[in-house]
Amino acid sequence: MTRFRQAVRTLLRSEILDAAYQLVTDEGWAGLRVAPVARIAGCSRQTVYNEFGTNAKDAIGLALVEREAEHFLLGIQAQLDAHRASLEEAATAGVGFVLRRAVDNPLIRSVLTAARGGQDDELLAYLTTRPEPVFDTATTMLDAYAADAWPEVDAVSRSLAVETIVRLTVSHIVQPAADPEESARRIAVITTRIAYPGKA
Amino acid sequence: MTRFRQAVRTLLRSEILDAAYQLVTDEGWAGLRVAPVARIAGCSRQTVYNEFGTNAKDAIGLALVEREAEHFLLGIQAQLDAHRASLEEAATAGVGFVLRRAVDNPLIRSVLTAARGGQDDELLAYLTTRPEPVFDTATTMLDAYAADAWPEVDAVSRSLAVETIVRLTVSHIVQPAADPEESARRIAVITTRIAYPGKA
DNA sequence: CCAAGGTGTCAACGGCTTGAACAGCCCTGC
DNA sequence: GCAGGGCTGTTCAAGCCGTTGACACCTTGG
Repeated sequence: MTRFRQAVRTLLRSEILDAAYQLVTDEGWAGLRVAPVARIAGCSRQTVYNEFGTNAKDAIGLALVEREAEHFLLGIQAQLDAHRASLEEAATAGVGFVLRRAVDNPLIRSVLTAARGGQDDELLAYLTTRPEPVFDTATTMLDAYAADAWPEVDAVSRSLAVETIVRLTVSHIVQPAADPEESARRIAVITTRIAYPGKA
Repeated sequence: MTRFRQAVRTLLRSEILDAAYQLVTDEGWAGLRVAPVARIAGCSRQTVYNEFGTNAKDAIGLALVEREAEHFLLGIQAQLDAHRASLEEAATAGVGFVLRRAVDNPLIRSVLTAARGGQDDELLAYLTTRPEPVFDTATTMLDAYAADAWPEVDAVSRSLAVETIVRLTVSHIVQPAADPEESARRIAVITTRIAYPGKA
């Protein structure tokens, strides 16, 4: 109810996710247990279930991915703000930022390597077969940003461009091409052509 | 009991003290009311009393001063670490750091100006007539540090030097001389002579 | 003199954490 | 094959703690 209570809830979620993040990057998602998460977070096991409900492990995985995505989105916004004048430059900077950070992001590394080795692809699914959480957040933010920064692009073209840049970027995270910078430039060209169809 | 619970208590105290700090620097200690503190801290008035007990206002004032002192002590330690080789240089750096920061520290400024104007010297008393909380913390920390860094100074000389440097520094905070750097050098000389009585 | 506002306290309420216990499941090792 | 152990998901009672509203008391200013 009060702001302090909300702060406590936020703190609790944060502590639990921090603990889960650490355990996932150390030992992989498959080896994650609820009890160690609670121990490292400094609360009881039941508190984790109270906060994340039944199937706490899945909810933690989703929250982990969402938080990481939100983290990326903050960085992307900074990149876009620095290249607001040109859509293509902004796209290059934003995608380049994501691809560069993705290769040394502990969580993504852990998920990718684990999935390549065995069948531990539960978290990877949020980037492949069940990417709605990430896609929705990213497209919503980017669409709002694009509508504000490049109003000359009509709604349909904007929607097409945003969906394309999100899907291509995620694709390159999961299956990286040789050079992140080159990939970013290519994605930016594609996005720009979709946004400005007349500008042959 | 659990680490999370402790974190919640710490957070609560922190929020309350932040709110009080803001109100004191804005409107002075005399105008401080418990209700606004609770409102800004984001909790109920009763919670403030639960946390700080009867005479909550006094307890908050003490906690405010102690936290500020602790903040200074952290900075002092960094200065000492950077000049561990020479007691005089370390003393100059430490005292200089304190005197420089003191003149633009919002809390100290607010307390000093309010006390010079009216009779609102309740907080100032922690630096003048009732300085035990600050003195005790500072002397304890400095004595331990000195025993570790300059073991060649005997216990009696060390105790004398630590007490002197603390008292003189606080005196210069309340009643600043012309130049903080010059004051620091003078205090350092005095302290060094007390610590090494033979080294005429 | 009294109205207003701040203080310190209390009891009831409710949310939330905790610890304990239990059934179901999976895996390991005998 | 099977017994044992570890983990999961769930429930329950107990207790802590913040919140709320009310109250008596004091100080202050019109």
